[in-house]
Amino acid sequence: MQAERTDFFERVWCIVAQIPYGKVTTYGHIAAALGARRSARIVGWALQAAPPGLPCHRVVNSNGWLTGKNHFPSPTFMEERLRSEGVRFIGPDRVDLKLHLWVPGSESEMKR
DNA sequence: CTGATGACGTGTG
DNA sequence: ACACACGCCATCA
Repeated sequence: MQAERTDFFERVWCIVAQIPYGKVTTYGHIAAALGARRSARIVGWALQAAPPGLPCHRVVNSNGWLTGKNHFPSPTFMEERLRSEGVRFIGPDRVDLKLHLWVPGSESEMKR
């Protein structure tokens, strides 16, 4: 069944859905949380197929740049949304990761 | 099945 | 430190 693809995507959605308010995370950290640090790009695919309601605007690249804003209904929606959450911007499309970087697994106990 | 693409990351020159 | 290139995994044509 084609639901198989949702399996991997669902992992990403689950992580993104766990991002707390006013926080952001990076593709690499999500991929690392999934155990596929090299699949950071696949994380972006999951967001592309991500259903509405998912805070995908809280996901940025390691540089803190809103690389995916181009894929939003409005290129400014992402920036406005993050600012609305109190996220500090250090550039036109760059968020302060050191102030809002959230790591997946912090909330989840995970194995180990 | 093969080729090309992609909302990234890391390494090397 | 900066610029360029490759790799990685999954999806689409």
